[in-house]
Amino acid sequence: MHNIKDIRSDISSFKDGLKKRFIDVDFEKILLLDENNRKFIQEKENLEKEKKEISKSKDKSLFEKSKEISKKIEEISSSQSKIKNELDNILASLPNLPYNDVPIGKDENSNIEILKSGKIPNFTFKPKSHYELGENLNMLDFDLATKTTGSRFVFVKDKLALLERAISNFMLDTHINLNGYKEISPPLIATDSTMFGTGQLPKFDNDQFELKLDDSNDRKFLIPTAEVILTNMVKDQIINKEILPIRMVASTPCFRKEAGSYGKDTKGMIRQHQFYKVEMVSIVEPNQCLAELDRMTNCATKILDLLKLPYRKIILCSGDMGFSAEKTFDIEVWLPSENKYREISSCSSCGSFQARRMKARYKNSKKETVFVGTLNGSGLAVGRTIVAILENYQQEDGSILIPEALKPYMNNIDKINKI
RNA sequence: GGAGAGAUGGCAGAGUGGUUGAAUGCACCGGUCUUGAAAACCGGCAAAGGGGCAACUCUUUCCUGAGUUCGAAUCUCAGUCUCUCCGCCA
Repeated sequence: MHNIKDIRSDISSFKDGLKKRFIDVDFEKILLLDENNRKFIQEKENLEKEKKEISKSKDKSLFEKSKEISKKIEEISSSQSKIKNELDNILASLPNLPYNDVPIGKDENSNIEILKSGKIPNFTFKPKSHYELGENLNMLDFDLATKTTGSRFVFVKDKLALLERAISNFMLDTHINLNGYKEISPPLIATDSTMFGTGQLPKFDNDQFELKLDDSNDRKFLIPTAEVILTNMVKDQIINKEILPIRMVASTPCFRKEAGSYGKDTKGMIRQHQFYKVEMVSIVEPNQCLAELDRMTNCATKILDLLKLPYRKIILCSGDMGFSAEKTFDIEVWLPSENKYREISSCSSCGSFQARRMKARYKNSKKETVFVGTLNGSGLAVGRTIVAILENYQQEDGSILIPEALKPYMNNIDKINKI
């Protein structure tokens, strides 16, 4: 969420920034609402002051007048809050501004590759897709999931279930022991205000699984990513500078409706309603955001290095970035069956954008209370890592070699064979 | 699910209708003292929003939302959350 004061004082950079995202914003309207809002506030405050003085004086002859003032205040207040609401609604739906080194472009075609790493495997046979491999092993069952649950779910069985667990533990251990993240096992359900904090609401209501509850005024949602719940751990707080940076990691299931992606990746486990993801979140001083983004991205690629999976790193262009991000690196892993790279991690700096929504602040060295910076990144998506391992480590007979780094987590087996 | 207690500033904790934005303690910051530090002493220290070039000033805020009153942290109602006891169950 942007600060209306900042918009007021530097409207051109907001115009430019949002233009880069190809979003049409009625700034005239924003300024008008802001102006009226402030006008009403002033009127209201004058009356409040008058009223306060009467009540202090305890002069009974003025009590009637005070009642009248109260009525007026009420009228002005309701006009003011209407306008404030309208203004807030507009502001809440504006995405973050792209950082100045983010390439300009409308969609993924303008993303820029930054580096390539790892060796693309050379198969002497036609590599199979992960779902063919998994089904042939009898360890992935999509049809069964459709029967019990619906489309875009899967049963993972036997050694592949073990692989899923192994990947998750391996990634967690690496981030905890090597990369300095603290492990968290968070709730998988978040309230609407939590979802607002990280930017899922109000705009992306449709992408979320909402729980149906008959009591409680809060709306509750299954988390679409651990980012939501981890980042909100600092919500409504003024935290100590000394505890920054905070680095947290969690492995959680994620739930997404994937509305609007009908027909996309309908086969296999690339795009599921439920998947495991290891998520990193950093809370930092805002001027550290970009350095932390590089650090976090390196933590993610480290996993792929250790798993010896070929990947590339790209920077997302302005139009392809998520709502809250000011700068995003995607990491894409090589998938032999598709003969291309597919996203396996996305690391974003959100600057103070989420912090403002969450009211997450700290005292800086000048003793000012300012908003923190927040970052999040996958490290990595577990489901897609299974896909990548199946496809890159497949053998001609349909068996799967286990990457060296995972063996300790897989009871030291070398290979997954059909049973 | 039944019964009770509670929610106040970074933390702890007073305050039950009238200059209370809120005692006190801790933490934190500045100063005196000291070779330096500690201790002691003195002073400062909430947030959000509005106005002002600024010094500064005004308004709001004691879980949330309604209500009573000229006036609410304090009274009433509803809600949320926390704690204790009992019951039930992973």
